[in-house]
Amino acid sequence: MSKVRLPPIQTTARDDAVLEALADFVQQETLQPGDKLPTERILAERLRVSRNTVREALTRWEGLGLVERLQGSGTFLKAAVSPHMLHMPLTLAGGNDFASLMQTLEVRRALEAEAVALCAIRTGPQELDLIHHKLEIMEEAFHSRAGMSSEEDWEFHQAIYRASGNPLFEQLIAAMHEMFHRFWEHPLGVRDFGHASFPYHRTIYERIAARDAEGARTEALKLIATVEADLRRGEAARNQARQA
Amino acid sequence: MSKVRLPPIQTTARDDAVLEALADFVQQETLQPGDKLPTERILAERLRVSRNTVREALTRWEGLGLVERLQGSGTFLKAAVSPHMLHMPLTLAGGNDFASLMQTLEVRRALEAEAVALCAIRTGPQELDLIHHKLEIMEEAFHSRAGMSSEEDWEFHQAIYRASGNPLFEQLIAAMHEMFHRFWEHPLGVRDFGHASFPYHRTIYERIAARDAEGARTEALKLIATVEADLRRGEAARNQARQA
DNA sequence: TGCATGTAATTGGTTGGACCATTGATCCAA
DNA sequence: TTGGATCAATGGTCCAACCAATTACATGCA
Repeated sequence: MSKVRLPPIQTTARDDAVLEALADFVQQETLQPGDKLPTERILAERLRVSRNTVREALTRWEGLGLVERLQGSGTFLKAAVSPHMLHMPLTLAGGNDFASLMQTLEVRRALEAEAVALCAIRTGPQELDLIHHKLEIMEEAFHSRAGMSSEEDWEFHQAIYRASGNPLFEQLIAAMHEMFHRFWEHPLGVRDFGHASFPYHRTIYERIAARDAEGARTEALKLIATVEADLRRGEAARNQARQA
Repeated sequence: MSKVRLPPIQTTARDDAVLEALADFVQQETLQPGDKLPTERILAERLRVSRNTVREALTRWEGLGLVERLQGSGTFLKAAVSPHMLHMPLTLAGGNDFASLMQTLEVRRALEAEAVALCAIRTGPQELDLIHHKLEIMEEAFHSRAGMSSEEDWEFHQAIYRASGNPLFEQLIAAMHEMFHRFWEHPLGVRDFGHASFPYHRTIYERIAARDAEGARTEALKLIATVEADLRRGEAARNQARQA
């Protein structure tokens, strides 16, 4: 038995081929996120494959978040796609308990501190303006609605991640955020959550604007610390209620 | 126009429902990675859906790396699946190998530093022994094979992540590691890669053993810095070669 | 008996065609 | 102009058959 690995023959890989062809097509047409791509029926005809095969390929892209399918309207590009893209599926065991949230928060602390520091180093003037804009929106929402500004809060942070120059940070923290919120939608006790973190948004922005990476990192750590304290406070209250 | 967000009605979500049912099934049967799951035809019959729908659902799981399909033999579980799991595909814009690697490295710097610090705080004596053991294996491999100790190196780091008390770190960095290696299999020029990082493994261990979280973090940052330098060196050499 | 070979059953992969559900555009009437 | 009805386009589902790879089994030869 020789150990030569003869032609790793490509017997069947129809949908892989379809995806490859589609990636090429997207690049040739220079399609941007949000653009609509051809109908499944048209793709099937053009590529000389069954519509079902096209659907399996698109399903894979949909699962990877590269594409969004809207019944009745069409299929739309959701993220930039290049032929040589790397996909790294990440599965996080999401528990709905205190421990899981603390774990996600630990990861977020690591990522947020680094992202903020990188942002302070790399961000350009227009990105800085955007961050400032998001900050003011958030502060206004905070004052007018007395503390409930989670959506605006999130957009502020996202603007920072985007300005960090590394898209991985945004993707990763978005995952953390989603897991966090799946828990948070059912308000489990902590009132005024995020209230304590409010002032640090502005200090973070100021350190970034001053190009002070380490200062920004320090402020980000303070912010995470307040969230962590909120979380512990909620857990303690829940334990106490359980004993009563 | 009121801004109430009415129920995001769930009109059709057949394949989502299929995946949910499948996740439940996997958990009830306590299927482990490697186990075979029911035939597509059987699933279709049991769930009262078309085989086609089952396939679309499985295709999504396959894309996320949760499942492996082998024509002729069956579909096999590839990773642990629990109903409330978060599957997050990360997409890294390929094309420029160097830039992608640097991005993963930035994330790794953030995570590694935090994991090492947490490890210094939380690790128990037996976990510490394991880390020490892995360290010695790595050092011996390094000396006997003159620098090629990537596998043992990785196991050393893994032992640290496990001792950090937060499984998220291991999962995240494992994903980074895999992506890193996908590039590295094609040796792109840098000889003695990882050579410079060698001494810091022991210093990291020493700081952990001394329960010195900040010291451990500092040493971890030094280690990542050497890897980064190696990377830059390789890139510079490649650019120079291109110009010649 | 033991092993090889061929045959059948199993299982994922593909096809073509039909119909349903949602969306958006178009047209018509009040 | 506006409101509603109609219709075409498009993704979602279903069915039934067949292809391709794998596995299990039977058959037969040494």
